[in-house]
Amino acid sequence: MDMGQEDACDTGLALGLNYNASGLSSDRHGHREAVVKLELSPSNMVSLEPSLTLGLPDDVKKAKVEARVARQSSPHSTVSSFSDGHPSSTKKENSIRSEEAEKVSFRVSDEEEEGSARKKLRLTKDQSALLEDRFKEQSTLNPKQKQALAKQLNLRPRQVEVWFQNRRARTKLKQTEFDCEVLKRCCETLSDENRRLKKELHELRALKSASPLYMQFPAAALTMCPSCKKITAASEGSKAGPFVTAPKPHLFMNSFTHSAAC
DNA sequence: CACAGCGAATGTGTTACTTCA
DNA sequence: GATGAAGTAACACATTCGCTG
Repeated sequence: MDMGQEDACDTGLALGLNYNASGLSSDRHGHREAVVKLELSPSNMVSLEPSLTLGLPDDVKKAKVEARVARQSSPHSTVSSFSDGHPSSTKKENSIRSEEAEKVSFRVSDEEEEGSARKKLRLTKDQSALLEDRFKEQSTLNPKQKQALAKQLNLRPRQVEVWFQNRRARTKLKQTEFDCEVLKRCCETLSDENRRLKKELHELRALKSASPLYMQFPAAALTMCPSCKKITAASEGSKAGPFVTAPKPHLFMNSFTHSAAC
């Protein structure tokens, strides 16, 4: 089960678009996060929850900090320097690690090593399950945790690291797709609302031109009941009763019920 | 057998931090 | 002590490619 999606479902999405200046935010390590929030009035969003945020959850950030701290505390420890087919590592180192990995990994292809041939490891169900469990707990690992988990799984730390990286990427992708759907629905809702308001405006203009009496009240003095769409003179409402001039019955029917404005 | 999708692995770019001259 | 270059580690992101249904 995808954690990001779970979060979104559990906490509810606050609809609100809050895009910072650059569209990106950085954590203390300079890693960028897209932050997208969309804010809508509650009346628009009956079925949609408000607050969409694309970004790392706090526990991830915490884990990142911990990992950084751990590395800082021992920048050249055996753990951190162990790592793992890193891009900055030399190819020689990588090939050595690959050879070591061949011994460690319990599922090694039987085919002839072609030098550049990439071995394809398929994680077992147990391995995947354990990795998933750990990912649910925290989506990033510090070097010690990575090392321990790799040992537990009989994998190379690099493989654990890669798995977590790919897992984070998949989570983010799913979350992005989910957010996209929410935003689409949000857009549709707003479009509907916009159409409705335009229509209402059109009707009110028609009403205004058709009925001079309507002009007796300044616009600010008129309020409309949101439920029955009836327009009243708000300040005088209780005394003078509803102000009704309506060639459009659907707008002004039932003038003594519903909201306080009526 | 071809093919699409999945996912493990790799490559690249960026940032933070440390070391050293 | 301040400073800048070099090295290292971690990450996100894009991509490759082997495997599987």
